[in-house]
Amino acid sequence: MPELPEVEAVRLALDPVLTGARITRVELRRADLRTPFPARFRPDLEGQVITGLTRRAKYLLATLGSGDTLVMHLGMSGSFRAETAEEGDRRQPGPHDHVLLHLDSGATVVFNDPRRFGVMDLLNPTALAAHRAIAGLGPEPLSPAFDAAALARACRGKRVALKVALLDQRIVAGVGNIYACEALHVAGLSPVRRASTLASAAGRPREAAERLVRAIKAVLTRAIIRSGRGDYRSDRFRVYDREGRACPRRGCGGVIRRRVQSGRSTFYCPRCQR
DNA sequence: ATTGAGACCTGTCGGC
DNA sequence: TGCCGACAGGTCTCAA
Repeated sequence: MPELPEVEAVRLALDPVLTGARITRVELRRADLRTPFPARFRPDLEGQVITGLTRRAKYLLATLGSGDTLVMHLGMSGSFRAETAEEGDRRQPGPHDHVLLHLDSGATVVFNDPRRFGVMDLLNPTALAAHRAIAGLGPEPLSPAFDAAALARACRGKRVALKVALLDQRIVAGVGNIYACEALHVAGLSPVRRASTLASAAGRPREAAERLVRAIKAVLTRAIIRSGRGDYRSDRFRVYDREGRACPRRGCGGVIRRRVQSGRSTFYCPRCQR
């Protein structure tokens, strides 16, 4: 479930539980997720006060009194839940409850991840700054820094398909497979056109870049609002997972198609996305 | 330097 | 009912 909007919803839900709390005990119910937990993970986490919870792209970052940062990524199937002390006493950890953070408030925050593509790591400021994936992230799509000029610049000369470029976290950070499809449909742009077509030869943004930036911001903003409300109706998408259905654009009359681009499903309307 | 393919895991769903 | 393949919202690594 987790692209930027879902991760932001998780952050909003966890922030009141985590920020200001002290971690009294850490339970690791296995030795690794996508990567092994570092040896210092548990000892250096226990006793720390969480001073804030922020999000960068699809990463959740909990800052600690020690100066370290607890880096969390949900991968494909990760989720968090917060339990009160009473709930925690009653309930046995489930099969994929891998990490339990017990807090001095009595609450417990549980990380569950069946596929274990998620990540939890503890980094000092130097290691955080040097983190390959995080340091290389492109602009936050909802920030003013992400505009048509920035997108066109990042796509300049890129021969990859536009949809594939949107999934490249160095170009724009936090967009995933669903919202890449959705934004391209809103913008009326074909997922298979070359990313470079967003920029003129001089690298200036074309009108398509303006439309795409507006579409990305609109799609993500709406999704954050919906995620916050816990709105997961199956018809919440315009094209994603809707192969064979009618294109929702008024007057289009096209049919949604599915194709595979670099191993991921793309859903789009061949009629109104050019 | 880019780019595609495969790998990492488990669960679910549809078809036979 | 049961088995089997295809597929899933993400990244990483490796070879061309």
